[in-house]
Amino acid sequence: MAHRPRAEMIAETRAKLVSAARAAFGKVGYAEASMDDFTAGAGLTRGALYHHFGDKKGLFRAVLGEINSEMIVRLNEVSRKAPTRWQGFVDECVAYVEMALEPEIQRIVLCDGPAVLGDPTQWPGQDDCIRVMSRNLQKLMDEGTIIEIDPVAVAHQINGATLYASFFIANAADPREASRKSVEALKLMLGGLLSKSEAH
Amino acid sequence: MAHRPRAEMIAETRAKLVSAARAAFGKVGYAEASMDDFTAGAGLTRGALYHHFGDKKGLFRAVLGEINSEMIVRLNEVSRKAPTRWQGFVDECVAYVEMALEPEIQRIVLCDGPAVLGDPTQWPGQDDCIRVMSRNLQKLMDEGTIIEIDPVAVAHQINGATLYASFFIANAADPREASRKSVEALKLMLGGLLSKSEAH
DNA sequence: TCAATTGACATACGCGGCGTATGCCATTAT
DNA sequence: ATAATGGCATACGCCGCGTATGTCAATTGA
Repeated sequence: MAHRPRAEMIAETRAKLVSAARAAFGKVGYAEASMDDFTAGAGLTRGALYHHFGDKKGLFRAVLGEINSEMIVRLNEVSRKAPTRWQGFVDECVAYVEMALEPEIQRIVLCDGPAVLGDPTQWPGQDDCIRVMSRNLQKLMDEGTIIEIDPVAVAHQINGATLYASFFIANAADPREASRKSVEALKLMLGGLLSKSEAH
Repeated sequence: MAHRPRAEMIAETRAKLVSAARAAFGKVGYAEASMDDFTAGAGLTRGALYHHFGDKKGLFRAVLGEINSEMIVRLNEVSRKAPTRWQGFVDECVAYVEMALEPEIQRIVLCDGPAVLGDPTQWPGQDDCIRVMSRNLQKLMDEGTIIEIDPVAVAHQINGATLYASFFIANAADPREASRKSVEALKLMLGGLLSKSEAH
């Protein structure tokens, strides 16, 4: 029988490592995740890990990249469906809050991410969420929907606001109610960006 | 000569540990800070640390408590000086952004804090910043300055927004300019909370 | 077809950091 | 003055990380 081409085997190994690490990081957090443990769980050893990713941080970066890509896809999906650009933007923000509620995303991207890799806005090519948001803000500005303002600065603040909104929701006694209130508050504050002619 | 009363010596030891840990955590981060190293730097050993704080996390909590108290004092100072309640509130938010720019606060409170202790909104008695902000929002609502909305939900989002604003500023090529833009954006979004009669 | 070479991955080793168990000495209590 | 408390140091073992080294399959070239 013909063995699988080598490249496929390698890709599979990398995928197994990323997958196992993602599960471990999401479950017990970066610091508590033992490389020996989760590589063994994937039928491998730390040898493979160091070979492909250099160190624990490198693997973490790879996991982060994977999750980030998935988030981008979902965000684009949301804004694509909206009737207006502004509505799409608001929906994206709300969707971001909802995603940040998922334990894996919250733990890996939002809690451990900054501690392990530092300032999230500096992650190489992985701060796509902020970039996507900035672009949308720029377009909204061009068409006169919102006030002239630095889109990148705004995007960062919205990013932070949604993150902490999700913290709030996740630990509320009544998450559903907390979510309602948070989305309401978020929309209010986003409304502050609208130009006077657009404000309702 | 009469030896200092024992209680004083103990308080001094605790203070030395907190101070040394704070410096180490602020400089190299929680994970990289070696307990052996910074206790030795304070003329002590890990024995004292475990005796007083139980473990590394316990000491971290103490450091966080100290920093938090200082932040509260500074925030109150700011809002006390403002001519109107609304102005005081806005000033507080801006001051929070500025504090979050200080490396020690950014590293310990904002980066490592969530990773080590989890969701910041759940820190026992240490989420005072959010509580202070919530109270102010409630008062603003009572006097009709801002729209009726859940103050705690809003406070969390503002907290997150200011934090990420400071990330943005800290790494900008021109921090001063980035700060200007961020404050401008922040004020805009806060403006979304104003009731129609108050909006300008 | 058969070396020679590359590279994917495992194994083996040492180091440092953490937590605990234990011991010592000064202060306080009786 | 002796007993008892407790603040803090010392000593030990474990575990996790990173590196150096080894092995074997897959590719390459003549």
